[in-house]
Amino acid sequence: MEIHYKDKTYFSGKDLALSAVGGRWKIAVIWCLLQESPLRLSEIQKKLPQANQRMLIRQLRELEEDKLVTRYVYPVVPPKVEYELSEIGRQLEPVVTSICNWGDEFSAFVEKEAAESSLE
Amino acid sequence: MEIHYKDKTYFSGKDLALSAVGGRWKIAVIWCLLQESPLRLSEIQKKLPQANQRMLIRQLRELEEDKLVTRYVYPVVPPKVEYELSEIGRQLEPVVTSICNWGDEFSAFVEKEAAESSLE
DNA sequence: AACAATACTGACGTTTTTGTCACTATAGGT
DNA sequence: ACCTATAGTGACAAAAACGTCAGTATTGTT
Repeated sequence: MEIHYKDKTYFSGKDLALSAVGGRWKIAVIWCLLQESPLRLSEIQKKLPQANQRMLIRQLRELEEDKLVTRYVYPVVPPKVEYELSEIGRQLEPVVTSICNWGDEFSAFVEKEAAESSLE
Repeated sequence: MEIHYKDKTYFSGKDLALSAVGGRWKIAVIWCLLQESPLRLSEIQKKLPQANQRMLIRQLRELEEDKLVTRYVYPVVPPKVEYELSEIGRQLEPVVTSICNWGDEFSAFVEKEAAESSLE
């Protein structure tokens, strides 16, 4: 079952999923929005200080284009824009959770390895 | 809790996880090895025909370096090398499964969108 | 002596992704 | 008239990722 999306061809849901979610800050942004929503850009920046603003905006634009995130613009000054996960975006919760859980396991594993190798 | 691994600093297990699993073919390779194991390079190639050999080897090397995959070399001619998920590698099963599940949802969503927009 | 099969490596170029910097728009407050 | 805050954009540079191609090693078979 071939999937055609944005001029590309994917051969499985998994491939498509990875293309939608595989940007440097996308999982992090989704993680933020799963914890608290809606969020303004400036709030996301505070939660992800290692990411620069330009990148966050790019990732948010792509998530919006893929309809994982909805963008609400309030016509006020100074500008106010809020971001929220869509229905399909919210369904990423098990993905994010399982990554976090595994990451903690792997982190412990890595630290154990480091401790062991320093003994040698 | 900062994690130091391979000259980089990670600020959460999630970040570390993404660095270990975030290559073009890594999830695909892990998916193959979850389905059937051990596998030879040539078998992985058959399962992932869109990936070129060089890339598969690179991804396998990185997975091996991170100890998610174990490599077994048999001293025969022609060469025989088998790849298998390690303990920590096998624990990625929930990650891969949730990505596949979400991907199928998202794929259906995308197709529905495409069908609707063609009506307009 | 050439060929086959498998699992590679090295060099290189291209493409994609990421990061940096300077710049814009807006309306109210001073 | 200028400053403020927020949420951007455009142009470009740098780095990382990816892909292609040709070549290596091994030993048994033809």
